[in-house]
Amino acid sequence: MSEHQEGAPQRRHTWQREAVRESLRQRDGFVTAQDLHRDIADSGQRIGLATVYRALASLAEDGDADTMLNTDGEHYRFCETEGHHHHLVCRGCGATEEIIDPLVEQWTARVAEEHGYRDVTHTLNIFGTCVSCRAH
Amino acid sequence: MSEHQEGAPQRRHTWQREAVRESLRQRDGFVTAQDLHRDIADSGQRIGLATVYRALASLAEDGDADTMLNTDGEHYRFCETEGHHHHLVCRGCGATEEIIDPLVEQWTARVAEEHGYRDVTHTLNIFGTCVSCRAH
DNA sequence: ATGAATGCAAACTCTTTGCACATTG
DNA sequence: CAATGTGCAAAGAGTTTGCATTCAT
Repeated sequence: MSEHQEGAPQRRHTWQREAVRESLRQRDGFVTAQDLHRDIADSGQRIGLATVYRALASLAEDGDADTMLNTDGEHYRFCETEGHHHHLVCRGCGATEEIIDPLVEQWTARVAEEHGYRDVTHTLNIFGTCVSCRAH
Repeated sequence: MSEHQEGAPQRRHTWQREAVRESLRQRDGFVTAQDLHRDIADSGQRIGLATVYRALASLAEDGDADTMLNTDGEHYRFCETEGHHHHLVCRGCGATEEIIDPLVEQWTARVAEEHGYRDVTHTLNIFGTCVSCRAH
């Protein structure tokens, strides 16, 4: 049941990790490590790019960030929701809605079972254009 | 309605393209350009890696191959089904079932609409362990 | 003090591209 | 023969890693 700390290594508290967590939180949608690195640099703090990568990886590992793989790299988003969920992402502004719905879960489980598959997981992302992006 | 040839450039017929198409067809699941390049080389034909990348890209563009983005690169699979569909992939052997089901389509459309999103698309992949892989 | 985190640069992996040459239609 | 495809090697892009140094505990 507990998906969080398995062998959860105790993270040390550094201003770098905090800066990454904060700048991630302040961004609405999915962003890359490089995006955040720029954000943090722009805010006047000097931080290594590798550190941002490492911080994001640990956030994701701890369940504090969602990830989405894209052609141009891994994208992260501050995690609002605990547990399994999906995203509805605006192609225009990148805004993101977290979707929780037992229907898909049941559906994927059923489909997999019908084919004799076990230990089923899935990835799902929905993309569209949000209301305000259509206003333009 | 026609998703195939938009401005479909007429492809020239070369043995390289044919080799890529064939080796892709002979593979059950999703494979990378490098995988195919090795397959083709192993079969005794000499072909440039870049050519394999280009051939796969055009196959996907023409709707003759499905693609799946993964941490270790883009994966391709020979396309059996026309039109929109999803995949149930075995984590063990890589075997793939093509899934067509209006339910998910309706579901994603509904979810997106409820949030005011338009021009909706989605990506979905299901992973599990198939029967024969569980036998071991 | 002690070991984990940082920063930097080098290394890596996957993919794309420029360009001379070969091939197709 | 005109134009597209190929091959190679170099360049790109994103991410990871080795290692000396800094810093949290």
